[in-house]
Amino acid sequence: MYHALAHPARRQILKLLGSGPMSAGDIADRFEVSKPTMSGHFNVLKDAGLIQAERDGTTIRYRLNASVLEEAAAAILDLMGTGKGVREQKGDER
Amino acid sequence: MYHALAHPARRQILKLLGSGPMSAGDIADRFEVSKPTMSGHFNVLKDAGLIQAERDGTTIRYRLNASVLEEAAAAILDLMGTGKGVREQKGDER
DNA sequence: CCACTAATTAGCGAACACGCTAATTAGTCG
DNA sequence: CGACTAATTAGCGTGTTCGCTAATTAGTGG
Repeated sequence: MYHALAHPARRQILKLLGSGPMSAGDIADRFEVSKPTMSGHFNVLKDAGLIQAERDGTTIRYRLNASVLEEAAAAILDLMGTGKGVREQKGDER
Repeated sequence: MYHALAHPARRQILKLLGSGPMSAGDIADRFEVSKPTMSGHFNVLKDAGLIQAERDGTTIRYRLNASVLEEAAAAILDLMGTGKGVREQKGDER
């Protein structure tokens, strides 16, 4: 999943989907790369569980999976907490 | 920087450094891979700004850069719309 | 059924990531 | 200085990523 976030285009896709679901074509139109390339990015994000697809007629709509992104952020925060004080709780005050 | 987090060994290094600074050798001893390989991981983390090195005699001590990790987590949260006050993801009440 | 659009899969080349061993730099101490 | 330890850089093989074009699947409508 970290790998999925490691590409600027994929992060941009997630950001677009943050405003709401969007079709594959509409997303692809906002990027310079070809559609097959974008489709590959969609697959990476889908495999990582960051987005989900739903078919609507001929188009496919992608939707953001916010909970997985939350987990990612929590995991990163967890990297710095272990050891100094055992901070396993979710309610982290910083 | 996302790339730096995309390797398990590197995340493990960050976790170790979360308990406090540690020498390159001591860190390397906890992994199965060779020391040059570990040195490569250190470089990736250093280039990403996630750790900093300080020489102490013949050994080199690495220290975690917690602020950069915080930025990373914040950036991920920002991908879902946290940055602007867009809620709608979980029925968040103002 | 055939044409058309939306999106994906297939296949390919260039570039990069990751691990190794061997050689090199940096510093300590007899 | 010379030997020793700590750590890095150099060089190489292998596998993966990323982009492309071409071909294929899925669905709509004449």
